[in-house]
Amino acid sequence: MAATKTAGELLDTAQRFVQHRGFNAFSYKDLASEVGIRTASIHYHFPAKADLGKALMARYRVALDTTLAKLDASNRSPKAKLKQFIGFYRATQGMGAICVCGSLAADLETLPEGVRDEVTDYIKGSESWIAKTIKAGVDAGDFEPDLSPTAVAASLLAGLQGALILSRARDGAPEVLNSVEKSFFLTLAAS
Amino acid sequence: MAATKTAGELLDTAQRFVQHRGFNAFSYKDLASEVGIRTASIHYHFPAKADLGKALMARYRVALDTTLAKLDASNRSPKAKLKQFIGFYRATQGMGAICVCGSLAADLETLPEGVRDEVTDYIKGSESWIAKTIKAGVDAGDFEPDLSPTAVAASLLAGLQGALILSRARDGAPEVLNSVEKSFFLTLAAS
DNA sequence: AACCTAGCCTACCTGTAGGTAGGTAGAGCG
DNA sequence: CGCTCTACCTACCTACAGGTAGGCTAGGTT
Repeated sequence: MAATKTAGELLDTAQRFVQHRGFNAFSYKDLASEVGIRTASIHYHFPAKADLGKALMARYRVALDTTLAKLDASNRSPKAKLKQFIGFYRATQGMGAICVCGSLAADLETLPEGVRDEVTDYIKGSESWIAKTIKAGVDAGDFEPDLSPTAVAASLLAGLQGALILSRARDGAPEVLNSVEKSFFLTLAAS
Repeated sequence: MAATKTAGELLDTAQRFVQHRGFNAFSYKDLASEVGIRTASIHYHFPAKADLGKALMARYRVALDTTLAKLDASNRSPKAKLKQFIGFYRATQGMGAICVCGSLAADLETLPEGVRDEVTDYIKGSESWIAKTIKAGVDAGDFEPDLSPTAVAASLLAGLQGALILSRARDGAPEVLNSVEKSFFLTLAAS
């Protein structure tokens, strides 16, 4: 993925910045001083900030696909898979960060063209994986939701993204995320 | 509140910007050209951008309190009140905007000191009103949730904030918010 | 008439944003 | 050995960020 080591470090650092400050609140200068090169050198790897954004989001999306594919490959139950999925968000929260996708979605109107589509794709990808997994649980008789899997999926993702954002503003306590998780599994009914 | 007409217009405009672009993605220049004065004149009303942020958030919080007090004064059922509360978010979504509080919470780490606390207060205020209203519904026998009202409240607020952010990135379709609402009332059980 | 204040202005400052131009040291290859 | 490519550099540019200093004007006060 990351063509070179430096490019990788730049993306790592940029990702951290996005998850903590937002796309518009970090500069090439911030990146440069963190990675240990000059701002001009960043342009060698990412000619414009838009390119950095696109690359970052693309990588993040691939990472999601990989992670979910691995999860699917495991022989866990749908419920266990969903718990693990929520666990990823818990890990993010633990770092006092928010989701890259959530951060960028909040800044959506200010994003360069190409980045927006990546954000949209990421959301759709997440939702459809959740919905698919819920469906599997329904087929297995594990769940009996009163709402369509698609609706429950959308609701979960919104809850997770919102939980990360809100919990950070409330001393970073994990209760919000826990509540979202519990209420999600209750909506699925039948354990 | 707004001492003068211009100050009010500045706050209105700033609020729109925050709800669409985020606190770091609009400048005094943007404000000035929208309101029809010079950037320097804005400093007369709000010496620093931090002051603008504080004033904006303070006003937004007062507006919330007023709105909720009015809602409480009406003789509606807890369920109707909650539906109306969610309706406010739907209205925001209809404008392709996100919640001021959600936007600022996403930019939290970059906010000037005083603004952060206002954001936190806003969240706590919203959550506690929701929880209080749920409790009233429980006492009235309208709801029988399996989770504590506090937990359900946190989950709803997270869902609402997340829904605004995500739905805008998905062509602004209202389904996400609808799903959050439905799943919320299901969690409350017993209609 | 002399003054004060509110509300705006012009003009300017410093710092930083993203980005460009062109150069250079070193690795790898023919 | 000379060439080329990668990955960085210095030096610079324009635009804009938030903010300051000080002046003008209109409407009251006294």
